[in-house]
Amino acid sequence: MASKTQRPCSIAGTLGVIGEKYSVLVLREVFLGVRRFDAIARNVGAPRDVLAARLRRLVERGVLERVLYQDRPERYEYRLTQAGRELRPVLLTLMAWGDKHLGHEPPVIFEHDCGNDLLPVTVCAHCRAEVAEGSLRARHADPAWAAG
Amino acid sequence: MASKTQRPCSIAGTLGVIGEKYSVLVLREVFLGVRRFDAIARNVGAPRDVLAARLRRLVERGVLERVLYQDRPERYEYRLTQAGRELRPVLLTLMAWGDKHLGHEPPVIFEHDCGNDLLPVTVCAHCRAEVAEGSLRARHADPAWAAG
DNA sequence: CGGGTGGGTTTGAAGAGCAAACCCGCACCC
DNA sequence: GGGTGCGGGTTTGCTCTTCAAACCCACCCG
Repeated sequence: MASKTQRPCSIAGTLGVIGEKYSVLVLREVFLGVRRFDAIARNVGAPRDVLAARLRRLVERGVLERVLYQDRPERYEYRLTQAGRELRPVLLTLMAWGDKHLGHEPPVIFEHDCGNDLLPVTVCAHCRAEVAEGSLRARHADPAWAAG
Repeated sequence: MASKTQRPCSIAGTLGVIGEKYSVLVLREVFLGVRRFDAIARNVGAPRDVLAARLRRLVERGVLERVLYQDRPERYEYRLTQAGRELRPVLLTLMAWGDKHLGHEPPVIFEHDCGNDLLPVTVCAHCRAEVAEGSLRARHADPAWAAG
């Protein structure tokens, strides 16, 4: 978290929740159904103390929840909240860019219910057109930041 | 970059390019038309040395390019490459999640050419349906990672 | 009893981030 | 020609994170 003045922005806000190193990879695992500490640690390759801190933060911020899955000894697993589930488009767009630009074969492919391999595109909810290059104009709540 | 074994993944790959602190905010500024070092530094609130490192990396990795805009003294500005422009959906989905879940009014609203305020949604390119909850099945190139 | 598993916390060294100061070439102004 | 200011960084010295490895605890298995 930067303490200096910066442009007020929902991108920065979202990154305040999921922007630390490993957080997005943790979410990827939970989306794939991996919910336990050790398995997540193995799959993302994070140091255990850092992973513990990330999980705490993601729970605090309402993206994951800790769910008891056994007593004696008490063991918890991590699940997506509704807000967490709504991060799916973020992961999909990150994956799509990587698949296209990193110069390797996609390590994971998602088949969509429609029968095709998923290729996610981001469209305007109103007109359903893909958001093209010059098609947006920004309106700033605080005009002081309009030009930069 | 973690050096330990981890799931091969395009999300991780993309984060290797834009996942360090401030990188996405730098891209936000360039998308908004802010291209010069000082202005970017002001708007993202990053220390100047860190910003210099981030810009170097983003140029190296082909997301930005340094363009001479005056000689005497030589001055460069930073512009998106084609690969960089294709990160727009990543920024839009991050913004959309923040607008919905951070509990404040959106600081920036984009008007789309269709006349409405942009609400980005991520759909399957083939069937144009929004990617819903149980609608995907993962297929792993390396089956060792299939279950986690 | 000894070993293994799950889910962490502790420790000490190494690395990254930080604010502030500095530098350089130039333009402007008097 | 001397001072001021700007753009675009780099250097400095300190602090905060991250890291790998070790440790801990409760329990189960044989």
